[in-house]
Amino acid sequence: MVSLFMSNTNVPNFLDDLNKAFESRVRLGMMSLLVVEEALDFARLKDSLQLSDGNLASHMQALEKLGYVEVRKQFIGRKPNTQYAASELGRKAFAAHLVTLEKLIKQMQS
Amino acid sequence: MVSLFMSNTNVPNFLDDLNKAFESRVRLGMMSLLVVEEALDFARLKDSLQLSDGNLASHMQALEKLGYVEVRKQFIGRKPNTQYAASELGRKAFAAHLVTLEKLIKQMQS
DNA sequence: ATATTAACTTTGCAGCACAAAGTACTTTTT
DNA sequence: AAAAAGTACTTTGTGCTGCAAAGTTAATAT
Repeated sequence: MVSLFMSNTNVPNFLDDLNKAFESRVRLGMMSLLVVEEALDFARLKDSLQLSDGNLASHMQALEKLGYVEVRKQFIGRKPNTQYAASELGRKAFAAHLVTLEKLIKQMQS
Repeated sequence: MVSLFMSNTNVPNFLDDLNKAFESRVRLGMMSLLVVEEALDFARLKDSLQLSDGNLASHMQALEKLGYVEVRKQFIGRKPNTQYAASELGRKAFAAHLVTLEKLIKQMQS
């Protein structure tokens, strides 16, 4: 029989607050770059994160679908160029994720 | 053509230092509990982390195989009881993972 | 006309996560 | 003595994820 009123453990209940979108090393890296850099294009991200074209595209799509990233397509000179930027929602979600991680780390240290 | 001598970006090269073993929310939770609590049994972990028997067993096996967790089987009264504890290796690996996360967070804040 | 660049999409596969059911052994209940 | 329940798994099956490699589209340069 378990208590109905409180958890029987005082431990990491904020694990649930970690954002599944940022569990992937790749998407964590993408957001880390995007929240700092304001905007980055396909080639730069691919190079920075050492990703194949397809892998970059699909992970980025996941972030787009969540509304965490916005895409701008333009031409530079006459070449197509795709820019990715973190949305406000994305910045907030990512910040919240980092806060949760911080809590976890703090709890570990105490 | 890319430089042979240095990365063309000053960004999150320490993403590679994140430990794949702790990317899973479940294993992150397990280690968070085990480094604090010194030893926990099957039932307690299952309850704390809200896992099915099989899920707990298999994630724990993954940590065992890496040498991050040690298992002690005993009887309490006459009932079988399995205790899990973080090994020194596990503690160090987990600490290193948290340090890397901290670096990432710090870099985000600056 | 051919090759290159940019940014994908598609395909295919291997690995992972998870629930549910099955197993072996013991203890408790009836 | 028989049935039910507990402990700690293992097995099975299914669906999702991550990834590389190859194919695609459309423009541009040679």
